[in-house]
Amino acid sequence: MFLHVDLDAFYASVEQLDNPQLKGKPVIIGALPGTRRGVVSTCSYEARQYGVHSAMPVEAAYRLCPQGVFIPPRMKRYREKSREVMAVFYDFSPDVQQISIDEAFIDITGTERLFGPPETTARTLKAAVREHTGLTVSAGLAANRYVAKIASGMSKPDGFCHVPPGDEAQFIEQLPLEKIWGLGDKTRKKMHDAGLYTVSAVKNVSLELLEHILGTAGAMFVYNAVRGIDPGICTPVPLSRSISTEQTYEFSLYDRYIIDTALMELAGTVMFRMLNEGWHSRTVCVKLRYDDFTTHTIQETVDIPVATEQALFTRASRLFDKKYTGGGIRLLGVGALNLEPESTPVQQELFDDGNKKLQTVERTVLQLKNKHPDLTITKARLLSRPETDTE
DNA sequence: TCTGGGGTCCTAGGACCC
DNA sequence: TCTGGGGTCCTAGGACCC
Repeated sequence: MFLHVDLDAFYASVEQLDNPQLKGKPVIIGALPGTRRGVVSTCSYEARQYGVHSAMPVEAAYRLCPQGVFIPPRMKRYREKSREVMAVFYDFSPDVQQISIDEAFIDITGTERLFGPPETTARTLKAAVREHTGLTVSAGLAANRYVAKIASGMSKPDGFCHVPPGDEAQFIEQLPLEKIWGLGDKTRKKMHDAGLYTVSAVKNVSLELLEHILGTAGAMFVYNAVRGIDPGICTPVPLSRSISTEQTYEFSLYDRYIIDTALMELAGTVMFRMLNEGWHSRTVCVKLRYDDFTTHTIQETVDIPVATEQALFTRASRLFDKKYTGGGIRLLGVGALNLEPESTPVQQELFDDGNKKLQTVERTVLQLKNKHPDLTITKARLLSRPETDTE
């Protein structure tokens, strides 16, 4: 049996917990009103009553709910709180699979002797989370992860939904297509275009026809999902890893020097994480989004992993040049793909052209940053930009 | 409502090799 | 000569999720 547990309006709830005056008020986490190009990250249930929701531009949220309390995210605090919650989960099972900052799957198979029947375990766990962290969760209980995941979303907030073994198909059948996890706007539109509007309609269609509409992988996914069979969306071990960062600018970028400065900053962020987490990468990626929202990416794989911030920046800048066709840029991103553990043996450069020295400098700075988190060490060129705390 | 940021996975095509 | 099939790696874009 699997539990899927999901924290209710997580960021907003943490703010209300840390500042009890916010309890019962519409709390909106995201960019502050007046910020161009900012969106809502999470909002409290009080704010949802005004029609505010995640991913909505903050300006729209402000129009709907001007009395709302707008708060920029404090990711460090949320991560801390997330760890507390996960620790409670581990009290119930060694098999906890965290899938985002605010949700996890917990395999509670064979824990009856300790905690009683699964339903009782679920309720005990909900109470334990509340007692130890002050937060409420919604839980879904089912014989597979996929159904548990959908079940947890059924009775938010502070909800619990149990789908007994054998009832999976029946449970899924009565849901609107919007509730099918993994089936987004674009795919739903394709289904509609094919005349399919309900789960049972989709079930009546052959796998071959689905393949025609969605392609092989998509068809297989939907075919299983609508039958309550786990389509295997949550692979326990991810096949690849990447680290990336991106930034939407309030005012679009045109100037080449400013663009390079921005790329340098992004490269710094990515390299900092890569070194800290002990990864290597041979593939660098640059993302650019123009004013008209068209988005392009360009990536390049090399034989020798990128070892320094400087090298990452140089590659990023070159890739940018290759792709850029002129015009205003609202977003820039830099990423490292196909990450491998640092210990993976790699082809070494035959001659040291100053890289070693640079690497030493950068690693020293990294150690300083880690030792003194409050200390800001940065390139002079990046000085004018304020520090931000975003995910 | 002019649309964030960090991720993963899939697809289709191309290069290259045997 | 106008051409097979399998396999791997890489690339760009797109869909989706929280």
